[in-house]
Amino acid sequence: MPSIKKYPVVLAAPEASPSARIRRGHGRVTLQEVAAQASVTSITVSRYLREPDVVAPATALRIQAALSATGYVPNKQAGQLASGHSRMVAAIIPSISNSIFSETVQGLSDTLQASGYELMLASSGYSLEREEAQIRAVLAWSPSALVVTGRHHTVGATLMLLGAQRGRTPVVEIWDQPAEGEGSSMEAISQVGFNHHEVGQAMAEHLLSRGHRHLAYVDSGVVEDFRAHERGAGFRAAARAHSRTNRRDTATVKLIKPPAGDAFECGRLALAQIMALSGPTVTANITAAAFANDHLACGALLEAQARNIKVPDQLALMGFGDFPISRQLQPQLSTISPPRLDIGVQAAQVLLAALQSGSPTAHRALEWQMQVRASTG
Amino acid sequence: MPSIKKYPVVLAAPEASPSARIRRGHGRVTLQEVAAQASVTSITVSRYLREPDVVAPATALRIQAALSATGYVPNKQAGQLASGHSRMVAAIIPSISNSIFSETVQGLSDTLQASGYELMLASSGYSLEREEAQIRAVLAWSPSALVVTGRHHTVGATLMLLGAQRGRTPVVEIWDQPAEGEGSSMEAISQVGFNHHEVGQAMAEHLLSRGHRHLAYVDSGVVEDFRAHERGAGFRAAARAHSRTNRRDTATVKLIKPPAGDAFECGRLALAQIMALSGPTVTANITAAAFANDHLACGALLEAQARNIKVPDQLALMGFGDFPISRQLQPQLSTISPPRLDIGVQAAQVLLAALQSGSPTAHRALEWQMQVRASTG
DNA sequence: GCTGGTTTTGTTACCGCTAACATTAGTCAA
DNA sequence: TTGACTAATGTTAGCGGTAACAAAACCAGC
Repeated sequence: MPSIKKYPVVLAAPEASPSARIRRGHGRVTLQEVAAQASVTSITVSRYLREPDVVAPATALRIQAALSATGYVPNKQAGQLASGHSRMVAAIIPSISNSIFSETVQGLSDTLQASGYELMLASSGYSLEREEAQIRAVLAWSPSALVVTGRHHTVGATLMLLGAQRGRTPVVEIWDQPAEGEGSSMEAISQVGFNHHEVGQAMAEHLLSRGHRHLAYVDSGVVEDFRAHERGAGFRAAARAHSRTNRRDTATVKLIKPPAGDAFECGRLALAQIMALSGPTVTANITAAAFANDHLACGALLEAQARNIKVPDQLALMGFGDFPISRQLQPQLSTISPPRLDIGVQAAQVLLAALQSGSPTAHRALEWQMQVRASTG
Repeated sequence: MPSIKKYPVVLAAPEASPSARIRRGHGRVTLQEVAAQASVTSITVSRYLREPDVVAPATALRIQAALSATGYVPNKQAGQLASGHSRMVAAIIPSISNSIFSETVQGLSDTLQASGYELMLASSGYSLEREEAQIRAVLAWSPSALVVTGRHHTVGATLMLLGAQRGRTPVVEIWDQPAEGEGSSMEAISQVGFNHHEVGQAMAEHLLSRGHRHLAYVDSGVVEDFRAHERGAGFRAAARAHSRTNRRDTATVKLIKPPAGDAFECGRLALAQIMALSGPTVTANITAAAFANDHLACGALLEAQARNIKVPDQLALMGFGDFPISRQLQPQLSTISPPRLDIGVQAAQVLLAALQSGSPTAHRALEWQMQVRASTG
């Protein structure tokens, strides 16, 4: 229960500033005070701050002087209340510490900042329930725009997003893009990302093209990491498609679900599991594995080294994310390079465009690249 | 698992709420409207939202119904304007994408969120100039409290921070703590972090204790990464102290400044540079190196492997940060484990304490640990 | 000097909510 | 029944800005 203690109605303390008249209100310098010092009214100062050119040069000088003399700091809340514009964007991401998103947030933040927008950040911990709560919370701040991660939300969250959009608050979903045809008639929410199903397919196809027929997909340990699951689905789909097309050339996919925890360690475990599946008693040894992210894959790669398993000869490995470490290990890890930073930058651009020119919802399918390196031969 | 199916985007709707009068203002449901529907006045609804217990149970029920019927979303700006409390904390960090800070931000965000505070985030890109601008910008939002990184700021920034503090906006500097005695008479700003000079000393002492006398410190490639520089200073200081104490047992430190760029690559370059400094013509070969962060150190470690340099026998290496990768490589990297997450959590706690009970400035010196692993013998 | 148009500045009325005080209804002992 | 006290709700007056309109001040050309 929130402690809502009764305020002692003291307020005490003259607190006086040098130009010490007693200040009502909450103690900050107001436009009025600046205006008085510049011998104008507050609206003129307000105008000067927003459109310096419309005030007469002489007045501008006096205002400038008054501003710095008083150390005026604008009150955005009051401004937004009066004008209806907050110049603040709220973003909700699954995890701040996950390096895959932090770069996106950096892109968002930098791009928005350059246009004078502040960023309010919340993380949902990969929980859709929490995401809904966060959306509700940040909407109370009347953000100029809203960024959410992925296209999967609770019903309540979806309603809020659509409601926001209708209320002229642009919304963009990042890091995702619907599967072919799924988009349906009217996708009302902008998207900046890519199709993870396709990525999964591409990963499988790459491994198949290298001659592997018995594959594993090591999923993310995070339960609600929908995008990782979707890559897995694409991966399996591609294998099935291969089996269907080439009659007596069957491809199999073993799905491995690591526990939650340190990704490198999970990757090591996954490798152990894969190796346990192989062996003399097994008819079809797994010869290639794809991972939900590079950290898992690197863990597996390192474990393979430790076990003296030759990569890629005995086992080919590939990751997702193209983290810096992946090109440092021996052999270098094949991986998918997603536009981590660019997703943030472009999401910001989509929002800014919508805010400035009311452009409609945008669907930017960003490019990702497959980095074929030594770990897949 | 919550239902997250693709919603048929119908909803369309004539926009009008059932009680469809034309709405003035900025188009959101106001307390007044909720109040009307519950046959009370707005203040009663306002009270219900803040202190549910003071309204009569019967009234509470009507209000509840009206709230959900109208889909009321509070307007925090109006609330803060009237009450003076924003329930929002602003944080300014050097880099969002740097994994060392992202975990801190996660801790901040989670802890604050749990107490109903939102987080406004800005990144300064390791520039004090930009930091000052960011502080100015976020202050316009009247945050309840302010988090900045480090104890070094521009003069203007310092003035603003002290001003904020005087104005009952708690401020905390994270990730830093002044050197012994430097604290001076009146440290007016809370701090949650640790002393980087001491860390540097500890690193040098560890290497010295292992018998190394010719050391290198590989600094951060980032110009204004003061904390890394400070660790370097501590490192040199410890070596000098050793030389001074033990007369004819001189320890030397070579300072290496890598370029900006991918940390692993910089680490590789640094290793190359260290090896170039050694050799038959050189009297004193460097036998141990400390790095400003684990990524640099890992880069060097991998490069050493590639060059067939034995770690730690030919060259001992140690990092800072204790990133997950560091314990995965062979040999495992000795490093300093800083309380990345805890800095965020405790900073939030300090601020919350200050907000709730007006507790004075706090200086929490957090524990860090040295992880002695195979890379230093 | 006057007219009409353009700059420049001011007046007014809120934005949506809450602190402080005011009022009314309700309870209970005498 | 009544007065005194408590519980519940209402009234008022802003918080610090800005949109929209209104009024000066200025300027050229006749």
